Formats: sequence, structure tokens, C-alpha cells
Amino acid sequence: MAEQEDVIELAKRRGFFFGANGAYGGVAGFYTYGPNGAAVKDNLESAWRDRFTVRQGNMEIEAPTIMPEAVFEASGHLDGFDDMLVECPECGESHRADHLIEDNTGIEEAESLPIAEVKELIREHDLRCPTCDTPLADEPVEDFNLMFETSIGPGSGQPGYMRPETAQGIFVEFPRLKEYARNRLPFGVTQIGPAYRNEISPRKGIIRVREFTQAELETFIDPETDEPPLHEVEDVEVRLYSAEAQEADDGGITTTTVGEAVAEGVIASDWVAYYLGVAQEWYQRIGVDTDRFRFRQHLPGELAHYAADCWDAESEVGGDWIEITGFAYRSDYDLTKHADHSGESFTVFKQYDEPKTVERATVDPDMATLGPEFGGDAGAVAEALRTLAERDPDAFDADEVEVEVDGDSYTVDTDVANFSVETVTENGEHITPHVVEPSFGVDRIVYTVIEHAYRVDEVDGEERTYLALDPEMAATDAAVFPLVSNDDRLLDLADEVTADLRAAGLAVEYDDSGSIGRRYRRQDEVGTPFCVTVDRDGIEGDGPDTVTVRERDSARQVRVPVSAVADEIAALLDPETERAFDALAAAYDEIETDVETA
RNA sequence: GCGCCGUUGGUCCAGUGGUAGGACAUUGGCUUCCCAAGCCAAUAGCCCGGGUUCAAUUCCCGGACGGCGCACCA
Repeated sequence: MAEQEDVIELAKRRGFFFGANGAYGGVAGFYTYGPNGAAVKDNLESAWRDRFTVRQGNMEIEAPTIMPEAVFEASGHLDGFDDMLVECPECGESHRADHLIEDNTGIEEAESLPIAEVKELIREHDLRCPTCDTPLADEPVEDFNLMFETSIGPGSGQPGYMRPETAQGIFVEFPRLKEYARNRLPFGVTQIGPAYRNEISPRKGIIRVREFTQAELETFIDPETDEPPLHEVEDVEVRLYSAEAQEADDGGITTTTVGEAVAEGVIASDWVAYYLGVAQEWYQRIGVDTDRFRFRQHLPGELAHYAADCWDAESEVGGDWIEITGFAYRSDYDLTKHADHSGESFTVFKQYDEPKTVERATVDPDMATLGPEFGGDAGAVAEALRTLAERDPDAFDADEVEVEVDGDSYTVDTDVANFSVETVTENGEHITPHVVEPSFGVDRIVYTVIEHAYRVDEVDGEERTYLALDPEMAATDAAVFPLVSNDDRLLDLADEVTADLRAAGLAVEYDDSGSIGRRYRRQDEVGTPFCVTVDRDGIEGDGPDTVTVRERDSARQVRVPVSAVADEIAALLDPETERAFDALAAAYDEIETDVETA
């Protein structure tokens, strides 16, 4: 089991990631990815994009990271991300002031109260520290919002916030995005980018930070008719830690298939189940250790009020389980919120299979009459007539109808209202799509992939540390070495091979410093899957020049012609071909070495 | 944000009231035909601010950063 400290030390030393701004003492919660880490993260994002955007036929967008206040009023982040904390002067414990009030006064939703009122309530009810019973009446109530606030434009400008999740950037653009999807459900929109949370206490290296990268997919569906292609993943094995198992506290993780979990009702939403299956395969592809991975269902108390079912993908790192992805069925919550706050339409027009013929009561009030009669109230009266016609068409049977506007009663001649019942053809209706959201924490996945790849073994009796990264994730595809550095023929050919491999699009490291063993270890430690070594045996025979290709984990070597080496390595790296090193060994000559790995 | 502990070359550590030493790593050279070998040389450090002192990397105070516990994690 890898010690987290060892992984973090390696990450710092070999340029995966490290605390940012070190020259100025650093700032908690901000990390810089070094050359190797940035490459791994980039590879991970590419693999994500391949699976969740391209192969799903989804659309990727890139929205701004700063958004105006109104967006977060609508999303609920302005209130929901806002904590009021009060600290006990005696024992130093911090408590949520709103929770204290709710627990002790019967007042609900204390969260939305202004600070001054909260302070007053604490005094009034003589609320005390739940830990040590010290009165809190004179203690300051601190307002803490998890969002970074900024100001847009010169002077005081208008308030803006760094987005605390990428999702809102997709939701707010829905009215336009649905056009790009040609108004047809279901469709999915993805986004990869940074999000910001001003965490009270960032911890655990890159696991909990203030600026992080999310990869999110928002799937917009018609809840009535759209079904996921569950058959694609029904046989995928998943390890589930259900709410029931958590409450029973037996630590029981059940290994089952997606299909069974749906059939047994363990996973309530087919859509969520589908993405669990897709994600499971993707996590395996990028090298997450499936024995240190599970899907954990949210407990009833954890669920957001709009979510029917929610699961987290969790990985085990440093002995703890951390959330690396959330899968949520968000219903129409987000789009409805933005529709209400913006006044824009966040619906899709859904055509019926058959047009429906319906009778509809309408009025077309004669404003030329209503205007002079009711003055400024005329518009409201007309609106009230329209509402009445929908609700109670029979009211227009009489000669006069009566409507109420703001408590005042108005009487209108039925003739003036122009009441009629029309037969209209309805071709469909406007519906607000539901949203299914898998939301990936990229940095935590990068960390998981590195820690799960961390290995210590022995080569030739010497301890070796290496990263068994999946080739698709590794920062460098291959390294090229001349076996010894005092022979120009080897140096020249190594240069040539390096150029060939780079021309084939591979990320190649060239190294001629120190002994060959040292160079192998350098590459092992950053997870380079293959090393190509140019030696004299390869250029002194009669046949074409050859080089050796060494596999990282086993240290096995195969002699391959120079002319074929770029293609062969590209094939080894391609997740599609699944060409294994064994196949390479079978096609060429494997070299007998004395090197023992253990 | 609270409490405890810590912070010395790139990394990991030792040490000191008179400005520091090792190991590994890195760079250059020699050597070397396959797994951190050897030889020579080089580069490189006391977290920041204030105080005490003739003198502070060392002692004191504050801060920043890190680890652990608590709280927080919509």
C-alpha cells in the first residue's frame, strides 16, 4: 500500500504537482501541476472527452468562469453557499448559527435571515454552545460564503462570482444550446474547466483545494419517454455501497452488475445506473484500481431536496475514501430556477405523435371599451378575463361576467369580452427537460490514478519505485537512450530514433546521462511505459539496424528493427489495438536478460 | 476558523546564540554494452516579519505554509 506521503514527495520531486506560489510563502488550497502532472491531467481530460463527449455524441462548450450575481441567486449558491458561523469563546468550537436557531427556536430556514437578526435571535433565546453550554449572545456571527466574489467593470461595478461549479455555465446557456441540438431531446452538453470554492480549510494536498477542475456532463432528457441505452452496460460489474448497507454499518460493499442493480431497484434511476456503468469502464481504462473503488449511494439526509437518487464514485487513497465523481438525477430543478429568475424560456417543444384537437375557451376583450371604462386597471381586467376563461368557461354563459382585480370587483359585458370556444390543433407541448449529471473532480482522479499506480518492487536485487500508469495516462510515451554515451554511432542513431518517434506524434524523452540503469529508473519513476535503447549489437550485425524496446513493469526487452519501432510503440500505446507486449515479443526476438523483477 | 505539532539545498534529514553538515538527486568530465555501480569536479539551503542580544537559522512574539484532531465540505 502506497503511503500518501511517499506519493506526495514523488509528485513534488518529479514535477507532478506542488503547492503554488512557493516563492511567496504559498497560499493554501492552490496547486501547480508540473510538467509531468500537467501532461497526465491533459491525458486524463482527453480520455474523458473521448468517452463522455465524442463517443456519447455530446456537445462540449466552454463558458466563463466569472458569472454575474443573478446566476447564483437563481442557482441557490448565494444562499446555499453562505454559512453563518458563531464561535464559542470558551471552547473555541465553531457552530452554524442558522442551525443553532433552527434547532432551538422552531424557526425554519434561518439560513436566509440577515446577520443582525440572527444575532438578535441568539440573544433573545439565550442560545448556548452545544459543546460546553457557554452563552453565545455577545459573540460575533461571521458570514462566510464559499464563493470568491469579485467586481465586474470599473469602480464598484457589478458583483460577480467565480463559479463554484461548471454546471451553471451549461444551464444558463440552455436556451441557445437546445437550438444547437435542433430542439430534440435527449442531448448532452459537456464542459471541462476550473471551478472555485473558498474552502475554510483546504487539506490533503491536491484532494481539497480552492481552485479545481471539473468535467461535467449535463444530459437533458424527456422524463416521460427518454431511456438510456442500458443494454450497453448491463453486464458491467460494479461495487455498490448502498444507503442500506451504510446504515446497517456492516461496511458491506456488494459486487453486482448494472443490470442486476437496476432490476433489484438498488439504483432507482436508469439514467444514473447507465452512467455508473459507463464511468466504471472508464475508470478501469484510465487505471483506477477497481479494488479501491466503489459507488456509494447518498444517504437520505445527504440528498439535495430535488434529487431522487444520487451516487458518488469514491476511490480509496491514503486509507480514506474520497468522492471523485457525483452522479445526480437533478430533475427539472436547475432549468426551472433559471426560467423563473431570468424570465427566459428553458423549455423544449415536444411534438405529439398525433396532433391533438382540443376545444379551448378564449376571450379577446375589446380594449376600446375596457380602456375608457376602467382606465389604468383595464389591462389587469383583460388578463383576469383570460384567466377566467381558462378556468371557468361557463361563467361567460351569462350576459355579464364579474372578475376581481386586487380585491376590487369589475363587471364586464360578455359581448365586450368576446368570449368564444375555438377548436384548435395542438401539435405538442413545451416541456422542461430533466437533467442527469455525472460530475467528475479531475484533480482527485489525477491523484487517484497516480497513487493507485505507485509501486515498489525489486529489480536485480535493488529496490525500485515506479508508476504503473496506463500508457494512455503517462506523461511520456517513450524514452530513448544510447546504451553508452562514448560512441557517436549510438548517439547519432538515438537522435534519429527520437526524431522518428516524435514525428509519429509520440511524447519522447531523450537521455544519455549516467548509467543505463539510472536512466531506466528515472523513467520508471514517472511512469514512462517504454524505453528504447540503441546498442552496438543492434548496428553491428549484417541485417537492418535494431534497437531494444523495454517494458516498464516487467523490464522485459524485445529487439525491434529501427524501421518498425515507431509503429510498434504507437500500437502498444493505442488503447484500441490492445496490442500487448507479449505480441511484440512473439513477433520479434525477446532478449534474455538476467534482470529479475520481484 | 480553533487546538496540538512542525518548517534547514531539488528531495529526505542532522545540527548550532558567533550564518551550517550528510545522504540522495541534479550538472560537467572520465569510465561503462542493459537496470539508481565507480572516480573527479560543480551547483545549491536555515519560511517571512518584529523583538531580545555585541551577535538570531537557533530564544521570544506574530504571520504564512504543512501534518493531525475538531468544525466546515451547498
